[in-house]
Amino acid sequence: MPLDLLPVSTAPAACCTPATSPAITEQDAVQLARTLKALADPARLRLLSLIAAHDGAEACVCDLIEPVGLSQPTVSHHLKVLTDAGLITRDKRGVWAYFALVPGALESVTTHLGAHLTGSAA
Amino acid sequence: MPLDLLPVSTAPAACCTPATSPAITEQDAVQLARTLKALADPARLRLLSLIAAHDGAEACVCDLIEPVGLSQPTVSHHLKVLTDAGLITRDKRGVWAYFALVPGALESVTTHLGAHLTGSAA
DNA sequence: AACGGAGATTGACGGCTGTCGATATTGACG
DNA sequence: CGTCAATATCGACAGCCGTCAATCTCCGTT
Repeated sequence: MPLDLLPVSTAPAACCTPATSPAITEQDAVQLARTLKALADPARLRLLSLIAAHDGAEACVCDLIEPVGLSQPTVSHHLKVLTDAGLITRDKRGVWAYFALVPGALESVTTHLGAHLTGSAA
Repeated sequence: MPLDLLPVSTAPAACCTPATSPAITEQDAVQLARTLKALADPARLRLLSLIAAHDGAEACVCDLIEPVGLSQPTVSHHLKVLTDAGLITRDKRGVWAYFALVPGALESVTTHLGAHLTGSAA
């Protein structure tokens, strides 16, 4: 078959150009998604915001239950999710449990987001 | 009861101090969580990253199916979620559908995150 | 007009998630 | 040591989510 009779010219210009720069790895995507899942809930965002709004970025559970308007077990559950995600820390002093923001945790998330998801290739 | 005999010293110092600065509103939390939910999935993060890795931050669906390793309907579903969240746009040219990053959409997310969730109060 | 391919939609299903009430645990106090 | 208050844990339930196979729609080609 002659080369100049290949059906290349009739094909409407291949759409598939693999990529110009490497994408995020499967592993990194899973890890980043894990943290984002912890953030992707209105109640948890409010909890984080409430903690951040307190002196020293630290708050006791009893400060949080009433503003978010959820039951105590539910608030405790959300705080555990945030703690497991490494976004806040738990410090039990006597009867009360104090939760504080982990410095830089949120910046780390936004940094990773920007590192992989900006349209750097013009 | 004399003031100096108040049970202040024995009580472990009230834990409940409401807040020093306002927290995120319920409405803003719901909206931000909506966008974060769209981001909080490994497959969607990879799709966004793949689109960003292409020339012009634009990619055809056929460029995306094989790298993410999911079925075509599933990829189509994820792209719809990202589109509905305002993170990418769809542009059908002929038979192919091209998806492109919405400029500034991701920055908006990180900005809102930082605005409400940084421990500004020392 | 019929064919073929790209991609969207539908329907179904298993698993995860947010929520609560009830209960267990833990530390302070009398 | 018994009681009380603050949190955590458990069990259950409804609803959402990610995934796929099957099907539909639309457009370009023959």
